[in-house]
Amino acid sequence: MSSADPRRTLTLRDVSEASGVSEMTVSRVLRNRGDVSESTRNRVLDAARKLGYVPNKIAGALASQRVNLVGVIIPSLSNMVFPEVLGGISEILEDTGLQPVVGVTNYSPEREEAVLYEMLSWRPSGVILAGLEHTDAARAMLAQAGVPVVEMMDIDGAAIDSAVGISHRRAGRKMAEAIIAAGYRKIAFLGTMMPYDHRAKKRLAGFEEALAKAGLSLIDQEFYSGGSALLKGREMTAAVLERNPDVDFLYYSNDMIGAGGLLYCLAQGLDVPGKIGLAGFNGVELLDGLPRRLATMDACRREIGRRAAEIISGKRSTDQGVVLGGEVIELFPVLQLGDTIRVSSSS
Amino acid sequence: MSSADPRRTLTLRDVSEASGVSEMTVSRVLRNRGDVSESTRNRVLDAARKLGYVPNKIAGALASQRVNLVGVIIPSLSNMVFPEVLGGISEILEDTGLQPVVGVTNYSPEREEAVLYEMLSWRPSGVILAGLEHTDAARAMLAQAGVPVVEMMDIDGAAIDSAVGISHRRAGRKMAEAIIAAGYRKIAFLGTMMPYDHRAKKRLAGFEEALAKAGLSLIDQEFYSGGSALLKGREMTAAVLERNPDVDFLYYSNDMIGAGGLLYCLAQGLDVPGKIGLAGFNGVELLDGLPRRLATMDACRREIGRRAAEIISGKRSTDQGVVLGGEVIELFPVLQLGDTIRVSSSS
DNA sequence: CTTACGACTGTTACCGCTAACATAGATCAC
DNA sequence: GTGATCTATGTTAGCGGTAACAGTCGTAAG
Repeated sequence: MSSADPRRTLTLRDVSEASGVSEMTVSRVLRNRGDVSESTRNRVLDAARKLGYVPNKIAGALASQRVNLVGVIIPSLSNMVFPEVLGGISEILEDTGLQPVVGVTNYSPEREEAVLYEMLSWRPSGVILAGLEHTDAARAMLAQAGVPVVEMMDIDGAAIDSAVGISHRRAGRKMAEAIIAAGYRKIAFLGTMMPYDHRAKKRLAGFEEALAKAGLSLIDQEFYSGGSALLKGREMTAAVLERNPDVDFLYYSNDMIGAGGLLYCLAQGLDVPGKIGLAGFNGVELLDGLPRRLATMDACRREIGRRAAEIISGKRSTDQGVVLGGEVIELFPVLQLGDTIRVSSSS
Repeated sequence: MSSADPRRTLTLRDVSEASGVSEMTVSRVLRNRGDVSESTRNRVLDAARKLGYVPNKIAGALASQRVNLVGVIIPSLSNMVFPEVLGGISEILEDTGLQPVVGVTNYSPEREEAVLYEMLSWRPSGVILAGLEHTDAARAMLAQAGVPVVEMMDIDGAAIDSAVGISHRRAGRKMAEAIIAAGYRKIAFLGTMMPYDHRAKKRLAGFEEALAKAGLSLIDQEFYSGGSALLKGREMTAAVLERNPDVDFLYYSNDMIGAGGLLYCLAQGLDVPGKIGLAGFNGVELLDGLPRRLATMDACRREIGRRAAEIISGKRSTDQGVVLGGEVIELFPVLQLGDTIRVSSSS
């Protein structure tokens, strides 16, 4: 029928011609906005379906100045914690018409800045990112963007707009207190070497703070980067035990290396938690399948995602272009003793 | 200075006024296109930086009819295999100016269709999705889209355009052959219940096919869904062993449940691989940290992502609007016997 | 019968940017 | 000196939709 190139991509005009109404009416039907008679609606819908028309959101967004995208920027996909946060975000966004768009930074501030720039250039309705530490340029962009911004996972610091997370400093402190209360005294820390894992750093700071208050300090530390975390956990644990045969507690910066350490200790026939205790961080699902439950602290990952998404979807910039003030939500991680911290102390 | 609302979002015009040249020249500078004198360039760049201008890609894309986005649609983020594929995709796309946009379907064909529709409405330069099975509507959209489409992970079936992956049927067959050759005879299968995990289904089909050829058949099957895969692996293994104390091989549909099963068998003091053998699928990094290496088959995940991205970035629709024909790339997974299949058979 | 109003559809003017073409000097060969 | 060729910049006309407003009927109210 139509003499045009059949492979050219369709526009509203094609649907409008096919159904004999104006483009505007087609637009209204497709967006369910405004009054359109039942018969017209059906005619348009039929034509659109028959042609296989897919609306062009680029044009739509430009004209309406509205974009249903939310930028989500996270450091990594490969450690199970961020996918879970994403799950929480998606869950809430699902019935708001908003759509998350994910960017990954690999823990690099420069990449974060680049990803953010790219995202803002699509004029999203909001931005969610991990952590409070960003380059100056990134902070400036976020402050200028004119859309709600949520920094998540961490609240130990100053937020640009809103923030949802836990205090990692406090988490580290709590864990240290529990360990000390259980009577452990020769404590080592095993963690990632990544210079930009600020949250792990804060946990360690809080941990050492609590140790100091009890007159203790770490007797050893071991760091890694890259590779299979489970394997690294084994290797680091072996190294620490060799250097310090009398160590009585191993605090890991994440559950994965903690799990590796646990498997190693069990294989060595060590008395866990009697002679040596272990603890990780995050509360990952994987721990459920281990021979023994590793002590950990749930990081409220899903809940953090949910709250962040709620803030984004709830916030509205007013007609004045002013965005309502940000809020900071602190969540409290629960300490799970598991089977790797002995129950009552001698002292 | 400028009397306009300072919170209004900036446009090219703002930069143009601030630097005293036309919008077109600013546009040229910001995109590095066309000849612009060094002095003008610097003036514009300065102004843009000072104002904190972020280009509006929505307008740019509409005007230029070019979008630097590639839609990537995967079933899940929570099992480590797709993040790795994404890694391969990003690696290649990084220096092409193309940007992946990820959508997750949770193994639901309807969600896949919805996610695809949403993505196509942003007119991406290409689409990468997992598997060959899609709703009719989804296939129609992809065929109509006028951009390169790559279906990845699987090649047992008909591709819409291009495809990169392995033959899961063959993978299952190979594993069965190796198991039979090692002398195991009472073989059970443990896997996911998801009705839409077509690839696991194909592996099982190939597996049973090879068993049949050897005059064997599965003596038991066990399925699960949801929860911690590691834990499910333990539980399913316990169930199978209880029902069939004489089973001598456990074939798992993925490494995670396989790992759980392995931990369980070791904890029970079973003779692995002497009395009972185990195998998984995927070749996930986590296996490196286990007390014993689980037999598995590497699914070429990163390589699949790379190849898919290469196809997308290399392909160009000609001026005729015709897209060059699709290609199908088969990759061959490597069988890794590990420590859970005994080396030489008695027969 | 007129006025008013609601239901439905169309017209117009952009959204912010870029392709394509136009223009103004400057340089250059002959 | 004249036209050809560059280089550097500006002008115009959309890209494919949508907001806002402007009709056009048919009908209820006065």
